[in-house]
Amino acid sequence: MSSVTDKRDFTARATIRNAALGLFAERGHDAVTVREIAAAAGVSPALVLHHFGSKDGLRVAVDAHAADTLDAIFAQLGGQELTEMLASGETSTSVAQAFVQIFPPGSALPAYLRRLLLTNDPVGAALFGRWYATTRGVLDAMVDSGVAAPTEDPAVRAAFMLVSDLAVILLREQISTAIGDDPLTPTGLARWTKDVTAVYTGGAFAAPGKEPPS
Amino acid sequence: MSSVTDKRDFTARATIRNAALGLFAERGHDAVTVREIAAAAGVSPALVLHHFGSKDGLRVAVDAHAADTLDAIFAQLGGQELTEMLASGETSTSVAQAFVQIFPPGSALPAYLRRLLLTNDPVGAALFGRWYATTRGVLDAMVDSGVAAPTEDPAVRAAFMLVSDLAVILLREQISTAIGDDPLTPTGLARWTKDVTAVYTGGAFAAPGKEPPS
DNA sequence: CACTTCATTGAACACGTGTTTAGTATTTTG
DNA sequence: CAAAATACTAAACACGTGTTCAATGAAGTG
Repeated sequence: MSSVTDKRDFTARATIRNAALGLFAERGHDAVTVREIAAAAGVSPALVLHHFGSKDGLRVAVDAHAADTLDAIFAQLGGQELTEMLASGETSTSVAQAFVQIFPPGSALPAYLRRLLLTNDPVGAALFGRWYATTRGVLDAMVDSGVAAPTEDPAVRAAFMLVSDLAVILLREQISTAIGDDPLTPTGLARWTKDVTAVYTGGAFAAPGKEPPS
Repeated sequence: MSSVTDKRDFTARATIRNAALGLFAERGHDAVTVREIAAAAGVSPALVLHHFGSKDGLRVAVDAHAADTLDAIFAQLGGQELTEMLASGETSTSVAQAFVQIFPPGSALPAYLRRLLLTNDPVGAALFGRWYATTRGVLDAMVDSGVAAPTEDPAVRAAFMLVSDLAVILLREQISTAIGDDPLTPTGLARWTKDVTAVYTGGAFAAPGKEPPS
């Protein structure tokens, strides 16, 4: 259908865009020069500007491409698999899980998502807005079908769930060193999901009235 | 203004450091020029280099100062109030709550913390490491005293709790627009804590084969 | 073929950057 | 007070940056 994840695009334009995606994700937009992007793509610096107008134009193109790809991933959670999830009672659908299943291990998209959300640029805000709406809808449906417990403040609950999920991607490196496993690998995610699911289903604190720790 | 957040330091050095902290937090290190920092501090650009040697030296100084201030805040959660928390069962201890209680509304430190954690900065990594160790210790103590339920994988549980807490700061703006309240204000945090506490104590999803809690 | 369009490049330009330098006020100190 | 050290500044420098420009080759088009 959509060639969002299509890696078979070998045009110079796509090569430059992918090179920029990797460098931007790794070091940030400002720390990467046009000459570096051109070298990584194997072209001349002038060609980068020829295809994208300016460095900021390239940034916009990379943003759009990344947002499309990321949206395509998230759509699998909110749309297609929602009915299956509700039917089977499987509640372990997460953005992190989609990342692990779909992306190759060395993909730069998790890091780029981090940059999108770190900088307050409108692309990241729009991305989050769409994902939040989807999360909210899924949770409402789960409450209606009795899979999830109702809550007085569904807006907060949906935001909390989405945010806790995204944090796995945002703090991937820190989590890796803390627990000794990369949560964006199958083994690491399995460890992570197991315990998090336990909290989501049964809570973590025994006696009611106690509060969450640091 | 606590001891670490002492604003009574009116030396040019501190003024420059604070100006740099605000600008770095808002726009990132690379996007801020020495001339802008000097203008914000009301001094000449050369004085910035005179006091800190280089722009990177200034960055190191700002990092150290921010890390000290943030550590002082976190220390209040893990150290001093741990016994009180276990004894009284009261306190809702979270990093976000400490921020709201201690910092003035316009403080740049939340945004700077976000930059520290999301840019693979070694200072941010060290900060996270210390906070993780503290969180782990608190949770272990809570399990020992029966306040928290035991878990097979305490490393993951501690990481999940810390990360979910930090996510409030990392995604502050996105959460604000999603739920219509800034979670780093007293009112917004109250909403947030109420629902999150419900999840932590009773869970949010029905376990397979069980009925959702009411 | 002639002609246009597009992809691509090396070289240069204009500008902003961090930094240096030399010098002046201001404070400290013996 | 004299001298040394420090706080501070204006101006300039060296360099890397994004960008432009003219030119060359390739590919389609009538």
